[in-house]
Amino acid sequence: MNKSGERILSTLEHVGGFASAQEIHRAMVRDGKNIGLTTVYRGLQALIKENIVDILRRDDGEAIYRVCGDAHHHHLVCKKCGRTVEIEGGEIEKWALQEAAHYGFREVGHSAEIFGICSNC
Amino acid sequence: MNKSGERILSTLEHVGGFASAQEIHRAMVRDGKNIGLTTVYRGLQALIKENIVDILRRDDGEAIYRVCGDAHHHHLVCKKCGRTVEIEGGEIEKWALQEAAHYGFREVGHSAEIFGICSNC
DNA sequence: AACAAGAATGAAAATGATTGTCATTTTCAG
DNA sequence: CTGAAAATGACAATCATTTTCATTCTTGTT
Repeated sequence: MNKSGERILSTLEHVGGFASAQEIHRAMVRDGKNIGLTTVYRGLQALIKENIVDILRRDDGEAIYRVCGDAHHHHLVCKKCGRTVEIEGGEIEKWALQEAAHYGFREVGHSAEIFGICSNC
Repeated sequence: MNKSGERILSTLEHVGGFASAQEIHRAMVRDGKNIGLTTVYRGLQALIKENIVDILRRDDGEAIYRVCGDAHHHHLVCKKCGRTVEIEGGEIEKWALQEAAHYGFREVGHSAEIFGICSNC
């Protein structure tokens, strides 16, 4: 990871775990770090490729980014406040492989998320 | 529901259950119905308000609309050619409800897709 | 039929997030 | 130091979606 990547990651960690690219950029400029919006977007793409951050979508379609661990996992996301819980896939992994094999698909991956309204909202 | 609402809904039902606004519009124009993109967007908003259709998000953030009460199912998508197979969720439904309940989430929904490369590719 | 009020329509402009371009700057190995 | 490669950021382009606004349909009333 390069310097701007580190600064983006550090900012992301300090703003409560998730934020949009624009919010991250605003926070960085506010805090005196000088960086362009383009670089923030590129840095985030790189961090995603390295599996250091995760991308999700707000209800309005805006992308939000959050730091995540390495292990493959899924998310339980609150539609109101954005609170996110990492959960295990469990049977999903098996289900994906079985269905894919059944239809002759190779190089299988999957995505699964659960949405709802959390107890605080 | 007004006339354009009915035509939008009918188109949505005929394209496999879900599609983006732009895709719905393209399909309608292709089929000779003449309608403006604006009206498609407005019609979809109205259908959402009436709880007749549901809005979800693609990975790229584009909104996709689905008829509610449509049998809920998932997709197996080829990363190369885009071929899509509709599959049953099976245990996924249970998994989503259980996990959500465990963390106190209400009004639960979920999305799950499997990606791979199909036998033709 | 004639009329008006209001809803529906759609072309075009506006918006806003994201991505592409490209000239400039930084980094770094030799 | 020096040149190649990577990183940067201002700016323009793209694309889905929303807003605006002038025009066209409905529909009820006389």
